[in-house]
Amino acid sequence: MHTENKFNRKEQIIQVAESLFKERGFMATTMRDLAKVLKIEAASLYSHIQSKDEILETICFRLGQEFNSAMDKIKSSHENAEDKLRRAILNHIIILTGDLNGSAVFLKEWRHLKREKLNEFNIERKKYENGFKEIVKQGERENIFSIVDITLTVQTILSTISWLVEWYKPGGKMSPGEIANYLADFIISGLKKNPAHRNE
Amino acid sequence: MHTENKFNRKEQIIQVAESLFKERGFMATTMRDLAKVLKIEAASLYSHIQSKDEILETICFRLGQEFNSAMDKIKSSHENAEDKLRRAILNHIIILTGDLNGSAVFLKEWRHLKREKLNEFNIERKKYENGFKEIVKQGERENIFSIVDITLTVQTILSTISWLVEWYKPGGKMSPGEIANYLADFIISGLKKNPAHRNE
DNA sequence: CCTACCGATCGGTAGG
DNA sequence: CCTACCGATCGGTAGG
Repeated sequence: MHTENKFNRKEQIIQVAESLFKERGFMATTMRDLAKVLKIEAASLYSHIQSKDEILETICFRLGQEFNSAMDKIKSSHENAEDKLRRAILNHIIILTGDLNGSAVFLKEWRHLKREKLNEFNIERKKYENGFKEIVKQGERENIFSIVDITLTVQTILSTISWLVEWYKPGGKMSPGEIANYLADFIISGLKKNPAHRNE
Repeated sequence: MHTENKFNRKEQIIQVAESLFKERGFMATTMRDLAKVLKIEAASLYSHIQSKDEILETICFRLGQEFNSAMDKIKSSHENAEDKLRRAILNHIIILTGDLNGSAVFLKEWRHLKREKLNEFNIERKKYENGFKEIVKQGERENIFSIVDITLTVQTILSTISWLVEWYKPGGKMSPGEIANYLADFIISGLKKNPAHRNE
């Protein structure tokens, strides 16, 4: 109980930072902005965190791990490509809608990481993207997906499922699960071999 | 010929700004960064431009007009929804790949516009989005598209065709036209009524 | 287009 | 967690 205050305070700072970094961007958010929301002085923030950069790193790597650990479970499964892709999309949407602010920072503000951390982060990103790449390749081997260009395909999938972070508001007509299903249908219909076009 | 220098200089500044704003973001780019690339002093920039904000405004509204004037032509045509959508996607990809830096600023940095300009800009953005919305609605009336949620659908289309600005590099295997065709097929297959699922 | 400069604000520290 | 403060850097101006 007695260490809880300090722990919560750091977490609180990160939560507020996620929100402001999403809203205005990392560079446009000052430590004084953060402090104002938390109703303390800017200097007091440094009792709980080391630097502005540290906050960004915490957010980016935390979300990176969330996305990647969900992908790891899919990798080790033995489903077919369509089921894997469906599950990967669902995981992505659930994590994203479950932490909209953090996800927005993960997706948009990572480029402001300092060089060393940026390199580390890019490895995590690539790892996640490769998860999708492997699923798509598996679908090609299983002869259920028709792929023209693997990079274009994977990047298109990622755009489709990521950029709702820009406009999604909780409490709408569709639940995250429903959105995920819609997007999975949308994407899979675009990847499948189309008998009408290919006559087979 | 004698006014050309000044004209070109301003345009040069905007070009460099587009490139740096894309690479680092508007807030992380300083006037001294711009000046360095142009091999002049920061103060000298102000002989050609009024402010940093003015540069951002010029870029955002220029691209906004490009996107919207292409959409206007489609609006006034009498094609069916599928042809219109295909053409809208092609226009979008052509403009985007034709000015990658400007498009990136248009898509990612507009939120740093000052309030009044931001309001103006959001009207242009909404107008462009509504262009896609009307096409999708037309497709519903023509009974060729099956739409669950119009906002989700339109935003998904826009994500799919916009975020290649993040990774597209000219000179790759696929030409902009080929990419546009691929994405149009991808999107339209996701919107079409699927006889396999709906039995009609 | 440059030199010289300015007021404001930034991330962060010292010391309590 | 606060007061007091600092060096650096920002967008921008004056005057040539």
